[in-house]
Amino acid sequence: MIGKKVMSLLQNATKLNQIIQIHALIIKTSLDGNNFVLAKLLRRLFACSSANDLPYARSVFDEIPSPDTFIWNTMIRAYLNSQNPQESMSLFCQMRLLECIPIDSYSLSLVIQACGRLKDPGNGQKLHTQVLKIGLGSDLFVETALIEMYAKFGDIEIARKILDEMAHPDLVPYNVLLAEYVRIGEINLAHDLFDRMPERDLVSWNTMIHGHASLGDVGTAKKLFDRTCERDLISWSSMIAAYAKTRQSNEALRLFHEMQLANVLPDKVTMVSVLSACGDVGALGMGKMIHECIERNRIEIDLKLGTSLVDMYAKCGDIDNSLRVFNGMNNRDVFAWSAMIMGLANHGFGELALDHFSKMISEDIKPNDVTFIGVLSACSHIGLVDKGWTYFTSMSKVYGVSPKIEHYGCVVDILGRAGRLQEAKELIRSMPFAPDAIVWRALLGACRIYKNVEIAEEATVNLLELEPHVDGHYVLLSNIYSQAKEWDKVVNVRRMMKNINIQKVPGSSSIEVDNAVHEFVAGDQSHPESEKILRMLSEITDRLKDNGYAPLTASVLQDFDEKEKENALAHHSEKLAIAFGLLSTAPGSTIRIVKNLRVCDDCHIAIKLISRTYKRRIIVRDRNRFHHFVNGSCSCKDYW
DNA sequence: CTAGGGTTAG
Repeated sequence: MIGKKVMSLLQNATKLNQIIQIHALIIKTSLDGNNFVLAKLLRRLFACSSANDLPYARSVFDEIPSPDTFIWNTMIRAYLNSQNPQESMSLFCQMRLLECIPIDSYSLSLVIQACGRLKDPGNGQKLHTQVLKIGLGSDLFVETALIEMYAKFGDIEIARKILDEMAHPDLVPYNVLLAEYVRIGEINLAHDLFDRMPERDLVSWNTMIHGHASLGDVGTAKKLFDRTCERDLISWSSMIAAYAKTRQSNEALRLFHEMQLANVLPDKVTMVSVLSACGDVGALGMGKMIHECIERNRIEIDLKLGTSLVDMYAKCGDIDNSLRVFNGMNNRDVFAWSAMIMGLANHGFGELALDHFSKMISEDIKPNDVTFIGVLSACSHIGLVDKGWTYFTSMSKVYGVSPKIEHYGCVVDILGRAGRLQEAKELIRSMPFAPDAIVWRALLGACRIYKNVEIAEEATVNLLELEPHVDGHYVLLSNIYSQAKEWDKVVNVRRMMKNINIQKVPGSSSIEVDNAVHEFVAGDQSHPESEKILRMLSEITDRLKDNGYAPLTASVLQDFDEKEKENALAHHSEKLAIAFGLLSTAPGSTIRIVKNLRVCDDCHIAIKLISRTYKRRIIVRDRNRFHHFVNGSCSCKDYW
């Protein structure tokens, strides 16, 4: 009787702690000798728990006096499902040594899968032979596992042959092969198989959606998504991930909204993509809502979710919460550390970023190429030239990470920003990569800081050869000329731009107020409160002028008279956004702005003064870093 | 048994 009651309790258990209680009951009532009950317990345990609870499951397993084949298989499968094929394999070997436990076809299918994932063709082929010898060659599970295994070995033709020769394949082996084609990027083979499958289920459709998306073909993915009549959580997540990965972040957020309207509940995988979209557009309010939702639903913050929270907060300008999430994570891998280091570097907290790097090394996490981009950026943003060099040379020597052009780019930037333009130029010439536009642009940027017209011209020639139509390059060069008061050359640059018809990307800044994003472009009058904003702006300008502000009209490229230049500067998008922010947020609260381009010199000066005059912390994310304006100065120490 | 997720130079 008590056995029946326990079984029904197990049936209805959905939470780990319920299972733990039932386990205690099983022990108390001496049901722990009953393999049938224990198998049920384990199965429910895996159904309601995550990989983190695996050690508990294992302890239950270890205490079962004489587990049968079914229980062994359940445990082996649990490790396989939590990406630990090594442990599956080792359990299988233990099971085989206990000769009293019969190994069935399911056990074999599991260990075959494990071989595939461990890329162990030696054992894999032995198992295949053994399976054929004992007449299990046409078992559905075994064949399906063999398909996956050979595909993972790279022998996808063998996998295909097994599928083609199967007597009664169900959908699963088709879906497995489909997913393997997608994994290796063979979308055409996947499509052929998809078209000639006897039938298709949601798994097949979702695999195809992901397959196209993973090759960057979001359009085809969306077409398939629209044709899928019964969309589930995974269809939505795949599509949202596709938009997030291609940085069509607003579209990703729109689709997430649509998903909620369709009453499909998101899970942590969906959240990761949504958070990455939030980080991209700087939607802190939305990102916070997602974080609250995660906490409210007690969704486990695993490595990937944790990393995406760290990254989202950092990219949205909230480095405090970024650190808080990072410190709260119970383990951190190279992705998490790199995201944190990069976030700190971008906020100008270079020393803290480097402290984190040391801590990461002391915790035996191996850095990768991305980590070093963070480390070198940290050095660059705070002007640590020698340290930067040391890190750069240690990359390959100490950590075995070979530098890519990105790393050379960082070092060019480090040298350039420190005024060592000649060395930066020589490094570009001597590096083992063909210089790209980014390194020339870094050099050009350094020339602006150090007013070096000669090297600027050299950099520009190379830069325009690679990217002749980027307006920013001309603007930068023109600014360098106007600083040097070479007005003829300024006129010349302007003429060049006109001649080859350069399209100027309009500067735009956005600010989130009450979870709504307000976007402004330069000279924008389209905001419903535009009149108020412009009035505020002229009040701000007047107050700043009283405090010694003089508009830097020399940096205006257009052929305007002085008054018009001043006007153009005054209506830069970040100033509009800040004026709106001052009007519509509580006094003393932080104003966060996200800008698509770099802040101009004039705005940088003006914002510093605004932060003092209006007693506001203003955090601006520009194209490549954050500026924290507090009481008249900026965290970048004017070093940008 | 099969499908979806994280860090990247200026």
